[in-house]
Amino acid sequence: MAPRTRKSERRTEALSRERIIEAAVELLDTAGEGGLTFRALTERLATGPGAIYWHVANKDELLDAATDAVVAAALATEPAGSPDSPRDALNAVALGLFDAIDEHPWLATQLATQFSRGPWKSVTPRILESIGRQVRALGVPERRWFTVATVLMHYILGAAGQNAVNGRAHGPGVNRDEFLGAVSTAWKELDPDDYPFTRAVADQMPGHDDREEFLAGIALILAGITAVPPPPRSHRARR
Amino acid sequence: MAPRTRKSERRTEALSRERIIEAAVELLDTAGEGGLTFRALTERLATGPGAIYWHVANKDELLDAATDAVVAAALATEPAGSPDSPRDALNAVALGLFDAIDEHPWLATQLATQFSRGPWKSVTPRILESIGRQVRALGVPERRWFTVATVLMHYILGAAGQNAVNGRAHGPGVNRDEFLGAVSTAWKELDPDDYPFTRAVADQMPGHDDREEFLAGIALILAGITAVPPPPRSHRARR
DNA sequence: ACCTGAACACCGTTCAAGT
DNA sequence: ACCTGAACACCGTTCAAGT
Repeated sequence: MAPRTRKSERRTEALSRERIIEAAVELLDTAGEGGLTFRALTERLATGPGAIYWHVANKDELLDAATDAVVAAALATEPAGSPDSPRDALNAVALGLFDAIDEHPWLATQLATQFSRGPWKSVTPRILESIGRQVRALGVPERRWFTVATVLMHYILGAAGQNAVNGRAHGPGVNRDEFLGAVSTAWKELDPDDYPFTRAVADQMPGHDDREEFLAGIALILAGITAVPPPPRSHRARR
Repeated sequence: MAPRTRKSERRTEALSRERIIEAAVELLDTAGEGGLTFRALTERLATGPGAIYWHVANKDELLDAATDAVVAAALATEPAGSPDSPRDALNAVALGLFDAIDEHPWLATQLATQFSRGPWKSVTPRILESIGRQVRALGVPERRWFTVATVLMHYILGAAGQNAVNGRAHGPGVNRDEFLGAVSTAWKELDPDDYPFTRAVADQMPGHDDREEFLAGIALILAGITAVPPPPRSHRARR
């Protein structure tokens, strides 16, 4: 609501890559992905496009940098808490990303496209490392590290992105519950022959808590880890 | 290589929504996401922009339609095979999506953005239904259908998207193995203190088969399903 | 070294006009 | 009903020129 920088204000700080990235994040947060343009950026920073291009190669690099900055901040806040168990630590990492994507919905699309742009640059190792450390701490055999960390990463980013969509108002005056209710209703109107599963699931969807559901997915994956550890020997007479 | 339609050719078929979507998919396949423009489309269809807008609301709707068409085709090809076990059927669905995204790399980004656009329209129920039917067939309790199907969906789409990135040549004359090798090398140059896990994983990454690794992730998730059947009641004496 | 701002090529979309 | 194509507003990017 409170305008931070107005066009008439004189720029006090010198232009820098950091300030440009900061302004880019603000624009993305307030105006969405379409809101980040070089015109809006020049106005906010009280400068010309040429000045921005001196600090940043192009728009793609700026988007990558904005994404990386937000993800880095989200992952940096977690080690402050108590170490607890690896499970708790993993949940903390996951919820950190969950909240970051919830606060910055453009992150979801951006992470997906960044995976395909600077293929495995900066942000991917960052996320993989945070998740992977807990995977290692959980005692997963090294041979499975990549698979487990990858499954967790894709689920976390995908589910968090979906949640962020649900959280945003779609149309004026539409809140989260109304939105989920509308989706549920739409699903129940699908063809019973073509969509029996989706219709059945539509009933239980709007009811549950989002974070709880999110963590349930992680718990499910972790259950798979502990269930299959050394499959070769040990006949394990359960049931 | 062989140009299907040249500018001088007279358009024989009448313009239709289907032909426009078809041309859009071809452009996306050959020229990537940036290759789909209304100018390229008008040239290929030998018409003007106004004609396209008569059949399609705007570019977003066209992208949604192209995505939906390709996904529908990918999911339609699987029931032809043998029913086998639900596990095999689920693998078939997953590989169908895997291959579709591999053939049409723009699908990965497009699916991510479509999740946030027409929030849960057309393509999401389609994918969820195909996966969900096998989840149901696997005997998962109904209360968990949503969680399990969601975990599977996000993993499948995320991992397939990542694979598609790896498959495309990045730069001239760079093939898949060279690319993965380069990523592995880049990871091993990361700071040992900040990225121990990622460095450790870099070694095993370029070695494995992609489809095998992809299916290993699904097997991991399925292991979780069968391991945690009914946790609600039962006093859970753990720790 | 850092910034300005006009200019360029290109894009999605509109719309009066045709058939 | 369906199509044409000029026109509009806007975008990312460049670059000669300033300090």
